[in-house]
Amino acid sequence: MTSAPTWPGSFGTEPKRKKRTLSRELIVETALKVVDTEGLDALNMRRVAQELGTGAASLYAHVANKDELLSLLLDRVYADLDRPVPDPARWREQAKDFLRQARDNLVAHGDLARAAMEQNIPTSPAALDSAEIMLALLRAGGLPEQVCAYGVDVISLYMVATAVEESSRTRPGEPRGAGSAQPYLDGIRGFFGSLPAERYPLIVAMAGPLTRNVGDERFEFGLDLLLDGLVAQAGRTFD
Amino acid sequence: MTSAPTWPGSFGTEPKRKKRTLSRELIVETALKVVDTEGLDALNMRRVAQELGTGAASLYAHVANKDELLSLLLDRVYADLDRPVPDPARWREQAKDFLRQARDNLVAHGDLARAAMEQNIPTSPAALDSAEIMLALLRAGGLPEQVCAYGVDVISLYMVATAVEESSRTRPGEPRGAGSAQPYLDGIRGFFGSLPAERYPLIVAMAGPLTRNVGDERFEFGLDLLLDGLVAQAGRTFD
DNA sequence: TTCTACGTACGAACAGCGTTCGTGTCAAGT
DNA sequence: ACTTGACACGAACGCTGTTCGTACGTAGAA
Repeated sequence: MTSAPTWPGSFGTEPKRKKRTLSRELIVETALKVVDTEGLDALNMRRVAQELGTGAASLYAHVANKDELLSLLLDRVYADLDRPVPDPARWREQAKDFLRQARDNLVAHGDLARAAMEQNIPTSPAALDSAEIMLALLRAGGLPEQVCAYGVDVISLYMVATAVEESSRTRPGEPRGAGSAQPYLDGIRGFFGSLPAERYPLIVAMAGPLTRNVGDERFEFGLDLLLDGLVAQAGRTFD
Repeated sequence: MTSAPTWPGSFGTEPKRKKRTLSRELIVETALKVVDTEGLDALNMRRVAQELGTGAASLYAHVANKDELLSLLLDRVYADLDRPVPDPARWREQAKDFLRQARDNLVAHGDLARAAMEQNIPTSPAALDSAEIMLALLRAGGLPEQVCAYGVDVISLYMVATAVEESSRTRPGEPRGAGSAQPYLDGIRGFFGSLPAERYPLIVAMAGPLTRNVGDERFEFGLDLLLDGLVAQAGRTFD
């Protein structure tokens, strides 16, 4: 076996210009690109480093570890949100708009939402901004302090979970337009429909409604459910 | 350096009796014990095998892979739930009781709930049983079909997420009694309180209510919120 | 009874991961 | 010109899930 001829040096037109401009922002931006195009599972330190034409060890000068990198990614996504000025007359629509926007921003970056799920309490600046504005909107609705405090948790959780569910329906590479999740949902409907009806009568009978996916109807349903439920708790007393 | 004398054979009283009785159930039971005592992160194939006095490769004759093992663990936990006979007069309390029970069973096994979070749609027999009974309870409440279908998703998600939050408050080894999560919550309250008030006025001012943890009040609040919200959607129409 | 076949057991190894170590290298300060 | 210090980075460590090849032990066939 003869090995092909190689030349370890440069031929002059090499694009291997040493990028001495490695920075936190550049790393975050590159990592986000990897998540967008290949999904969260494909995101690892070596992959990001390779995209930057360097080694994995180089990243650790700017980022403590992978967890911090994920936090930075999420913070960047949350930072892109437009935060409204709370208006007591329109607080419900403002809250729904904000949550829609937050979900869309998450879903726009592959299955990054899965990482958001792990961070149950907000600690990054932009995540705290989001919690702050949600609190402000609920308070603008005249809800009691404790109801707002409990409520913001439930609502944020629902938003993130919906984003996870949404993003899990399409493979990282594929387009994410309207109806792109249909094959996935059809598969689940088929599964539900094929179950033994004597043990799961309702699941089998309701396979259609259970897998219904008409635009954002499902998400909107949840938002209304949560906000109505929240208003219903307004009279609740806490010792 | 001299090595200590060893004898590769058996001295007769060895407890090394070859457990040729390796089985799926035994593996699941052992894995559950590992999760209970050391947490989900400590659960790996080698650890389970070691507990059984064998090698990791031996497990793959009974379990396809780690994902399947996790599914089996969850199914076992869901299988322990008592499912009520739906009574239209008491459906709300029945639903709340069932969800309380489900959450408690999850929390009783360390942070296993984190694994439940990944499985957004039920596929295992016992998980399907739970979905079936929840559907039955909501229908017993006279709610429209589509409201039940959407609602069971939101409610199940909340139950699991609450279990994750709850279990994340105590380390795997420590006891999980009342008030055991206090140091954790005190830490968060301190963090919220230390934030810049000019940027996060509401979070700082509401640090107390945001981290309030009086018994199951938080979970009960969410249950009532969801059920009230669901009832409020009863009149909703779907094209 | 003897031979054969097949499911089970399992040490060794592979590829991938996050992370650390030690060394190299460049640019600015003295 | 020399020193210094921050950044770059190949190599390696320990861990993971999983597969391979082989050995074993029992059950059925001859």
